[in-house]
Amino acid sequence: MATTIIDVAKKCGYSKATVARAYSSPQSVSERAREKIYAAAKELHYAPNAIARAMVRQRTENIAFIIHEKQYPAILNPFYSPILEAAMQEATKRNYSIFITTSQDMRLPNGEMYIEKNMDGVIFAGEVAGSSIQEFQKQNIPVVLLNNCPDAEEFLSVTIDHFHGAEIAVEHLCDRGHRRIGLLAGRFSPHVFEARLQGYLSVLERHGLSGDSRFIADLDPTLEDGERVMTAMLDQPDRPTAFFCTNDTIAAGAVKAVLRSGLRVPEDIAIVGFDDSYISQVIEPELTTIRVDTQAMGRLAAQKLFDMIDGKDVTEKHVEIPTELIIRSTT
Amino acid sequence: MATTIIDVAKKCGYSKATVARAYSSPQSVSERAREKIYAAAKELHYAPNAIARAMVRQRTENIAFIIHEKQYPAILNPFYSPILEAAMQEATKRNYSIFITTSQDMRLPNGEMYIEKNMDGVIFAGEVAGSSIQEFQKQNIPVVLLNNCPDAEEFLSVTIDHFHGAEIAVEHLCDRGHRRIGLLAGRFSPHVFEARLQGYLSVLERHGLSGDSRFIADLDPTLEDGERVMTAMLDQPDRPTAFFCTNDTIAAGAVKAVLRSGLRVPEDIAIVGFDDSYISQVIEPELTTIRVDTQAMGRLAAQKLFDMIDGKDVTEKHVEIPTELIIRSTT
DNA sequence: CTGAAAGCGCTAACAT
DNA sequence: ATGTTAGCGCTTTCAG
Repeated sequence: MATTIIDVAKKCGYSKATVARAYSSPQSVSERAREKIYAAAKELHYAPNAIARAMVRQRTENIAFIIHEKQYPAILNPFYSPILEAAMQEATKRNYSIFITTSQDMRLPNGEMYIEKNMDGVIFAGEVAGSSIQEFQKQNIPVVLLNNCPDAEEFLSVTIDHFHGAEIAVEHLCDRGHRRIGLLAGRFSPHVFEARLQGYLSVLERHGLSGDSRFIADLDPTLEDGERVMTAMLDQPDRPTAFFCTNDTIAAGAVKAVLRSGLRVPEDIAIVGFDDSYISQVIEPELTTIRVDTQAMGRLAAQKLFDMIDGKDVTEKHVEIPTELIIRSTT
Repeated sequence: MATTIIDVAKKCGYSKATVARAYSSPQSVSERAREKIYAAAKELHYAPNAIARAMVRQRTENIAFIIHEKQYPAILNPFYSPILEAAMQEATKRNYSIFITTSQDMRLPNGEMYIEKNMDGVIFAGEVAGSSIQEFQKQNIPVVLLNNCPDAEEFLSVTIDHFHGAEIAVEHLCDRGHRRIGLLAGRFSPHVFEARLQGYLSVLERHGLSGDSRFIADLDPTLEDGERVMTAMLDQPDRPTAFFCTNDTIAAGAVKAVLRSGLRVPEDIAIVGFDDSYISQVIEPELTTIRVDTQAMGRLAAQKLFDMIDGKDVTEKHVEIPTELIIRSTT
């Protein structure tokens, strides 16, 4: 049906081996031959068949980026989007393609779709079931964990300094003179949740402030929940003058709630977010937040994965991405 | 290296043909055989090799979703994200995987990566060079165009009723009593740009209003440009009382500009967006906008593509997605 | 229901 | 520099 290397070989008079070489290692073929071959190929609309190549090379030059279903919809997620984007760029550089899926997609009735598809490697973003990782290990497929802290040391991982990020956020609020500081903590994975909470508490303690449990809430990391919870907080007579929200989406919801109730940000209520996602600049006033270098996260995760695929031994198994305070207008 | 069908065959005592059948058509194998085979497979961590399968079936069960580079960063784009998400879901249902790329990625130095990778089909989102489409046609790879109006009738396409969407947006502003209505028109593809502009103009004309060219601007469809242009508009003494922005991102920028200048939305300046993207609910006040059923767009594009891949003849070649006014708080 | 055998299109030795 | 050949792992007739 489609034209193959044999058609081209016949047409140009060279053997199929030479035609193959003209594509995979052009310099090992005489210029004359190359020209003839490319001409014939063009005429026949020939394009090398990646499947056949993958078959013999035992490499697809495809990797998978798997986002935990909780983060659904995967692609819309303002935190993971830029990470994915960076990983894509890195992949493109290497002539690799990226499959994107949620961990839910993987559990198809008839089994391990992504294993069947013979990925050369996999990036897991967010939480993953240990069993999923093992599936890949069993097939000797390299895995990199992104924003996920496995118990085992064996996996490569790229993580964030959640604790310190939370610290500088709350520290900043203290610097601004706030003494009553609330927390809107998104229910991320236990590890992330806990690290950000501890960062918050440690700063309060350092400043001799007490965390009032009435002003510490855990919630879904959504706009709606941020708004809902903040609205409730606002009703309390002795409410805090500032809130640390553990991501920008929650913070945006919180800002909405404050503005709607007729109060001002930051004059009446100051707010700090986390992630420095796109959202932080969409809203007015713009959000003070904790920047995470998501670009670097995506890039590093991809680079580590490619290093493993290439059989290099990766020295630095665990990278922790630093965080940085970005002061805008909500504090 | 990896375990193959032969290893399993040896272990369970059946031939490799039977093992293959146990996976591709389980009902044609005795239950007894199936059990033995699956047990052996499990023990050996066997997973069918998709490459080998694709090789003989001449199908990869992969499709590509290609976004025009102008929309970069592809995945972050609040308009295309939900479309992609819907297409992904549809693909997952069919056991297909989706590759995501920008049209820029395709132009690799050494050529047509996505053709080499043997996609079963391709969805082009946004503008595409006609030549890119032809490349795929030559390889007999089905193509669906999304939000793109090709001159040729031959391609399947899923588009939006831009004209009518613009009409109902501006009509709504007229209903609210506005007589001076400005336009912030994003530089999308010429077709989209023109259709939304004409929709705007037609309503003005119908109401006996004149479009003042000073208040009709074309700009990059970004937050920054929306803010910048609106700020300039606000300086004019006889400025409009309402603006139609041709997407939500521009509208969000415009809202920021208005609020920053100390004016109120919608009391001083009313604003309507377009797309009903995520952004419209992030900002306060929430954005009145034109909803496009992006869910349907993604789903239909994928379905049409699969119909072509399956060799069905697609009756309805061109689908136009309707638009709907969503009234929130900026008007 | 099961087995034998012929490829799918390409690459990678090994020859020439 | 070019040709020959033996597979890569699986599906799919065709027999039995």
